[in-house]
Amino acid sequence: MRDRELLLLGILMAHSQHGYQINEFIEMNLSRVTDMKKPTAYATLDRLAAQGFVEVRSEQAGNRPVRKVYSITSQGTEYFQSLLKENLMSGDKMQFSSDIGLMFLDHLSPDDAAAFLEERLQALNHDIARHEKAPPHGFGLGVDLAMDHHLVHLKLDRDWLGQVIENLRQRSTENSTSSRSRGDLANTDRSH
Amino acid sequence: MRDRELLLLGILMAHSQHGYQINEFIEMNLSRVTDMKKPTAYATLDRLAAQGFVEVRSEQAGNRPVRKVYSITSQGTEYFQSLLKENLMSGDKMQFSSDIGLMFLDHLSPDDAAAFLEERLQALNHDIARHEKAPPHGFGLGVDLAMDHHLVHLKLDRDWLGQVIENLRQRSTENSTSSRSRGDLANTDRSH
DNA sequence: GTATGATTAATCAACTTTGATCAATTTATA
DNA sequence: TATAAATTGATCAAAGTTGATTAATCATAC
Repeated sequence: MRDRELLLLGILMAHSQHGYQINEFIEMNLSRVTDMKKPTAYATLDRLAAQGFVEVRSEQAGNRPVRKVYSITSQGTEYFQSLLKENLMSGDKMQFSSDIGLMFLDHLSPDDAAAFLEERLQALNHDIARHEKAPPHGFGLGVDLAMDHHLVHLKLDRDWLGQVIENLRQRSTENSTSSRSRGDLANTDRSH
Repeated sequence: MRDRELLLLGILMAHSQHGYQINEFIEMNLSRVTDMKKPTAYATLDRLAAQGFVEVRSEQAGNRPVRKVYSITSQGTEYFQSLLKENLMSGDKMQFSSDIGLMFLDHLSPDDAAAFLEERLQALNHDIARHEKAPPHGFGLGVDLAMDHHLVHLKLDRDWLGQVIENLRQRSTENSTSSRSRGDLANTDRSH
């Protein structure tokens, strides 16, 4: 919620825009950073307007539906600065929804687990490829930084997943030859 | 929402429990994995009950408020398996709320930016220390895996942040001596 | 013995988020 | 040119989420 506000104010810091424009921009360029949907953006912008952080004026081009053009106010700029500071100072909550699945890995055979994770690894590799192929955005330096941040985490996940799958596979063959040597799955001692 | 269900069903796979117990467990042990709050858990459990995936029976110990004891049904077990598969196959959305802040780094002086991020790095280091000091949970292997997954990402973030701060600091002194040599902040070429 | 605070247990009202939809307009297609 | 399809622009009802609260019990100390 706080982050939604930061994102929208940050976008408006560049220049005033109408709702459709903003949402377009988010969908096209910022899907890696946020999953905010249109109605949420409108709702958040309205809230920001009610608090005096953005101004709205209705505009009509031709006889298309009225567009709402949002501009950041000077109080909004201050608020933006404070949100930005807060965001930079306190890090992510760092929650991976995939950790929920991992927690229950014991309910699966190592074979099945490995197969499912292999699928995910494939998808991850595609995502990394897309990411690396994409040209630098051209919006400031910060955006490039954020993209790099995202990318290094994707790559870590790829490597980590690879190791886990390897271990699962080993575990599976060990199990079938029934030679029980302690091949601990966790604590792969990737001592960083 | 899907993940909430997976989490709750997974917990019930171990054994039947009442609501308070479940929420207690989540707060105490799973804060790294989820931020689901009590009312959401109750709501989700009710939804699962309505769909026949869990059974609820009211229990009264002494004359304390009635407790609702939840058990997973056989259909629930099937559903759990499908959710687990889905979770393992399709990875995270991988969104870092901190990326939103990073995107707007250009609105700050390199000095301020570095100072704010330094603060965050500090917090990160504390978190990593806490994480490493904590004894292995003792719940199955999967839980340890999830914890390790979390940890490696924290460490990556620490290292990455360190580099960014270093670059910002360099940028700042470069700027004050006004010798403009291209010290690109992004693309630090951490070629993995 | 009784005021004080912690624990057990769950719910509600308020807020946030989104899938679905609407309605006009422009572009493509037959 | 008539018609389907895509785009522009935004809203609403429904669903998900949570801070605050209720209410009883147990522990503690005064």
